[in-house]
Amino acid sequence: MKRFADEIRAAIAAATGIDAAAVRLEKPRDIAMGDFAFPCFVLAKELKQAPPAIAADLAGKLNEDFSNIQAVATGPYLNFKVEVAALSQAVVEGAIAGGNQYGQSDEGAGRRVVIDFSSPNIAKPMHVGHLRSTILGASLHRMHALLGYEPVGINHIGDWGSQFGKLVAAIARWGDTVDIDADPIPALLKLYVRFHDEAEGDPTLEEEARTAFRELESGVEGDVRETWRKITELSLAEFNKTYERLGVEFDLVRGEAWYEDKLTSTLDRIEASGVTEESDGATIVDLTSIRKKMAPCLLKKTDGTTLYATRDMAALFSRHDEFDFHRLLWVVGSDQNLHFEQLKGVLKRMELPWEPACEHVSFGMMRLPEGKLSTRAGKVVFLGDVLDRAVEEARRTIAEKNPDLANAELVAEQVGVGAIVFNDLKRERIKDVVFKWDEVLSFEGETGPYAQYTFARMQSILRKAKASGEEAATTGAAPDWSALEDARGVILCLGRYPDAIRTAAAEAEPSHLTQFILNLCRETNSWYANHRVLGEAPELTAARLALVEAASSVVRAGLTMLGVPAPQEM
RNA sequence: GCGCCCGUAGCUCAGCUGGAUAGAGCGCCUGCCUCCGGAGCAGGAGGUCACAGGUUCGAAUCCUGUCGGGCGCACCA
Repeated sequence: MKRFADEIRAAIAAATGIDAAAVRLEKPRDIAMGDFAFPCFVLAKELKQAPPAIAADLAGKLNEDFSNIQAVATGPYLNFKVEVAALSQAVVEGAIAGGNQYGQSDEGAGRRVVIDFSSPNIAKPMHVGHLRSTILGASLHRMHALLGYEPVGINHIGDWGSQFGKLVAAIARWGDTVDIDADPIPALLKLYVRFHDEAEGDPTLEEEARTAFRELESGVEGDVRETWRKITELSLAEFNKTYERLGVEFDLVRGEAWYEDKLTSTLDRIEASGVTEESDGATIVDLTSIRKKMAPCLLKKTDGTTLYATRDMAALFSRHDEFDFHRLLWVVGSDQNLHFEQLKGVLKRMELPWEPACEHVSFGMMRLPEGKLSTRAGKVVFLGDVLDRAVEEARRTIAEKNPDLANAELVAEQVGVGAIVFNDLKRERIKDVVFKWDEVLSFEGETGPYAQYTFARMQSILRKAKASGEEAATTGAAPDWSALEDARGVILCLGRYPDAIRTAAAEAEPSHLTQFILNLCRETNSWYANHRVLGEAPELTAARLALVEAASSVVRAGLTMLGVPAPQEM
């Protein structure tokens, strides 16, 4: 596919004298018009000619040199159509050969991309709001790997802060009223909520919490540190169960606590660059030179202790020093837009050249129809419950539509979890989401199960072909590539997959890929509703089988990038 | 109050970074299984791209303002 585009670009460049890399080819409005379009407006000024005249002129010139591409001028546009056999064979064979690695490239060779994602807080259950960061980050990790980058996925666990003092104090008081070992997270949450309820009427509680956190901060080994460590381990074990269901892995799990002993050197580093100043007794970095009215970055409190921003600066320097990244992606919600703008602002003021490499991959907030999520107030939907209910729904659908399915339980898990993941990666990440059960549990239309179903049906055809010995290799018939004109839409779509991956990774926007998959599924479903694959003339069946193999392979490859499983049957 | 983001069909969203007649899904209406899986396919109704200006050959897309919604705004994380 790319090679045809390159040939067209080169030809236009040669005929007009403009740079081949600057020739932007578009997708024609209607597939009947062609495979690529070149709007001639851009040349009008330079050539002092009307766009339609340029198009007509160029069409004549270019057609003299093309062998299997035809250029047609339609008004101000120059449309190109590749001869069907050449196009089909190149795209279909390329897609099949690529397999799950289709679209891979070496653009990222020798370049490291650090991706900070998921980052749950210890001792609290993961809720639907944690889903977005987790699966956005995981899919960006996979896509960058495909493009040849060396991704480093980091789970920056929230395991530090005064709330752990509260938790330790609560455990000391009421630890024996709950069974922490049996089901740790709900038990810890209960204690945490109780602390807040009772602290209002009991000031000694707050004091106990402060004392506990001071001890924790001091670094001494003792009961407090022991309790904190236990909470962390139990929580991580719980999180890992969820990560496993979602197919998410990290290269490094490193909590905020890890940066505790690097705070002084971090402050020294920033102060040494001369960008800090005193303000009301606190140490800040003024950022009004970065953007008018931007709030300053607060690095040290009046009492000399550090803050969230200080810890994140420490983490940031550590990422840079340790990984020497080409790109750093913070996959964190849009409620922290200012925070990350401030971190970047500090880097800018320090005049560090790698500042532009740091990107806040911001995403919209998850809300409930009745308002903001709040774990403490009980206004929350837990992630585990969402996955469970989706799997339950999948189980029910399977029982109804395919009761004899082998591995029904495994497939139900794949379909249910896949539906949740796909749904969340469907829209542009910046958009806020209102959580609605009937929406996430829907398996029809633009959903994960729709894509999985498309894949399963194509696999079914391939299985039948194998069983009846009609596979191309078995019969020895050479595919008649010229017979795939009626599948041009599918083929063009397949050819655009590498671009979809590249764009999705470059913009840190997996929804581009999700939308691509939906498009491809629509095209293929529409095509094979009207065309038979098996039982046609051998050359025709061979070509259509190859197409089905390519299409199913690309659907699977795309779903794999998103972290959505593709079962053979469902 | 100030800052950042969002506003496209009844609802949920695409729209290739300024190009041709603005597209899907859900819901509603109508067709399609003696034929490779109906979690599907085909068709219909449904639009002042929030509103008003501007930029230019051309604007849903860029700029300004207004309205509506979300988030944030120093010693929490």
